[in-house]
Amino acid sequence: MNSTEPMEPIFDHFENYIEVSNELKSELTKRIKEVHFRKSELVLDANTICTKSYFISEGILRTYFIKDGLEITEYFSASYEWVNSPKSFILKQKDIYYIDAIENTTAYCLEIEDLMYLFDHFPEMERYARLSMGSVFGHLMERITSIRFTSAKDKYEHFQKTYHDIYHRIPLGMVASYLGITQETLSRIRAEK
Amino acid sequence: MNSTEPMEPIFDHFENYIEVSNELKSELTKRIKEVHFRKSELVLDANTICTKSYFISEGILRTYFIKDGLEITEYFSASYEWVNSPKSFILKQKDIYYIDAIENTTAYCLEIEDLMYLFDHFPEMERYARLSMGSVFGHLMERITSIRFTSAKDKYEHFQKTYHDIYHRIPLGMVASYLGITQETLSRIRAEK
DNA sequence: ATTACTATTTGATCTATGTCAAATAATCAT
DNA sequence: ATGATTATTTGACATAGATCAAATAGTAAT
Repeated sequence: MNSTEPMEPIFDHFENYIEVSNELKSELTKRIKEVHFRKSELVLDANTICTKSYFISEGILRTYFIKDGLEITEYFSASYEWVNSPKSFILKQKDIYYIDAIENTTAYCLEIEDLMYLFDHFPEMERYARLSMGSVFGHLMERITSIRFTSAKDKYEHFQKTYHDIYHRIPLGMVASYLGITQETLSRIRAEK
Repeated sequence: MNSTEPMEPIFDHFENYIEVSNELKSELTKRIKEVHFRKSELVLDANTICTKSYFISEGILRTYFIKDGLEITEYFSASYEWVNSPKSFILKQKDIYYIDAIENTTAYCLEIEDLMYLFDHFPEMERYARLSMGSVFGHLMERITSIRFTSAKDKYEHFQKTYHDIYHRIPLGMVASYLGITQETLSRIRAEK
């Protein structure tokens, strides 16, 4: 079996946090399968419990919710990151978040049951989850600071840094709602540079 | 030995996420010790690596950083929560956050080395950490939403909900910097109700 | 108790950003 | 390609909240 090659980016990702044994690799390979989404395709419906986690290899997904009839972007996710609806996924309950594809996207899908199996049989997976959540935690704290005390322009610059590989591929309206400013303001900020 | 009683709130906290064996209880009891801080006392200096995590049993701690010479509150922590400087604690490096006591505070202190020992010998501790971080994660996401799209008044109301047990014990200036609004605005909001 | 210091309130402006509206520009479907 | 949606830009105006300044109120130290 030579099909482990596409799994390399996932293994690399894990190896930022833990050592990945061959046994774990083979379990991961067995349980993770490739999926594709086309641009605009819905990945997760908010009226649904999120039972899958996706590791993106190509493309961009957007997590958003609806407020007063408008789509508000919670965050964007790009290559080599896991995406799911965190509370829904962990607590097996519905949450407000939709996920869709901003571009045609290739990802690796892991079901919650399989993840639970891995947690139960590979304690290092628990450690991986704890450590990787720690780094996400740091990003959230940074983002909170960036939102609280900065002008619309500074927010946009922070966004460009955070998403420097992909920011130019994201429609203006989605960026504006992510930043909590209006499209018009964002458009003017872009224009003046 | 009958001194395990004051540890009960900690055990209860853990039992929200995992089962706590007697063996784990005795290890926790051995490794956690009670500490006290007086009002205004510095708990963590930003020029320092955070090596301790505190579980508060009484009082309020404040995590803040300095921006343009001003103290900006990152968050408040009250009874039955763990406090540390997350990135500093996990990555053993300096970060920007100070922690001090808003009131006289009693807490239980766990050193990072002891925590690491527990992670290594009790896989359920890894699971506890993963799950409890998950719920903190949810709060951060909520807070981000609350900051992005609401008026100063709504922010203050969200703050009151989040900290309903303690919000009235926190000085106005600290609340204002937590919310990212000026003291004057906050004062006016309070007045009009 | 009295003084000094710190925190909060109140008032008068000012400004960044929102809102509403309309004009372009870009993208999509036939 | 052509027309129909949809996204972005531009303009005029409104406003929440910031800033600056000064008056109270509250707290702590002698």
